[in-house]
Amino acid sequence: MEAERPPAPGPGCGRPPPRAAGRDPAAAPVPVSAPPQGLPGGGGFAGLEFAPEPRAADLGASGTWAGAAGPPTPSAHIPVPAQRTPPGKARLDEVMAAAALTSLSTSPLLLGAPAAAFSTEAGAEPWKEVLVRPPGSCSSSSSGDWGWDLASDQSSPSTPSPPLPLEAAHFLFGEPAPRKRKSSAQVLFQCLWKRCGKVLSTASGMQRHIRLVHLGCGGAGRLGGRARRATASAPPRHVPSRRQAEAEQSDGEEDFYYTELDAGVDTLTRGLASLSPASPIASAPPAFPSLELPEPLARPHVWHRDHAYQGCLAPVRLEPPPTTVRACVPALPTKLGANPRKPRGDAKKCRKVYGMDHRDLWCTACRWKKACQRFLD
DNA sequence: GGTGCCGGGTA
DNA sequence: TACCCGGCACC
Repeated sequence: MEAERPPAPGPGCGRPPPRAAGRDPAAAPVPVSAPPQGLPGGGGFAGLEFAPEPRAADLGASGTWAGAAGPPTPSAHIPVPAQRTPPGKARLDEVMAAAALTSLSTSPLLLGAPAAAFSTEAGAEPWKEVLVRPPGSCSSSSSGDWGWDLASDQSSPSTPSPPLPLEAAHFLFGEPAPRKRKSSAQVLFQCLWKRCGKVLSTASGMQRHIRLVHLGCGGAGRLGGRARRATASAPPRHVPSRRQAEAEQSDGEEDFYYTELDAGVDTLTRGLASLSPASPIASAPPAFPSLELPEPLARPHVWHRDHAYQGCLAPVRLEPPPTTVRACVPALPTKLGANPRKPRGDAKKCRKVYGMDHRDLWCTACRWKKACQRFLD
């Protein structure tokens, strides 16, 4: 959480920049490189320090003059002096502005944009690095929401909410956007693990809970995830979860084992993705009859199952009237929600129509023993 | 027992 | 992702 704060003098990973001043000067006589500057804020990351330097070099090269005489003529160079003097605030403002602009123009790539934008700023390097850096390196201080927020955040389609400037700001300041959930309603997180159902008020807490208690691993969440999957019996059955978890290299896997109970609008809008069929969320709505469900939810019968075999989420679970299901134990919601299976349609299916001998005439779905696509019910 | 298709495995 | 199939619920 705090780790990303740029201003603080050894923020990086709490690693103090012991010889911040001494380290480079010796090696790099070129004052321009301004390594010392970046450092104070950047935290003495040996690795990180590479960033600024090459940059300076680059600049110099391109500028033709700067590079030539490494000596004290950096003044002409805009970026260099800038970071030199105002280590923090002023710089930030600039960065902010720039980033804001870029993010506006390229909103979809929230993460990419700012990163790119900063790349030109030698001074901003340190903390930028920190941001991007995977949890591993700095996880020490992190609680449950370390790096994932950035990396996974942008990768996860879960939040329909567009890249808000606000979020951008978070990002720029190095604050891990608070799980991109600024819902007005009270949010609770319920563990979906079999027979657990524990409810916590914070996502990070829940993640930790899952990691520690269910995935059975302190730091190596991934490992635990895999192992657990192997045991097949333990995890609740959410198709999406499994799939996605796999896709995401199990990073943030815990996400798939808990659900949010805020019953607020954004829970719904959060996208079907997060609406794992098993998720009791589906049953929550009764409390809010007036809720305007997003298209897909509102439509009672447009079943996605037709595409199920194609990898669509096919939250068949949506079909049953939401009112009946109780959000009790997340363990076996599949069973709870009305019939797990939909009634068989009357329509003749490929199999029947064409017969086994003409299997080649069947629709692919039928061939694959999936829900018939050709003769919909 | 035939059928439809879910869930999961394999390439 | 495409394809296949075990197995189960429905008829």
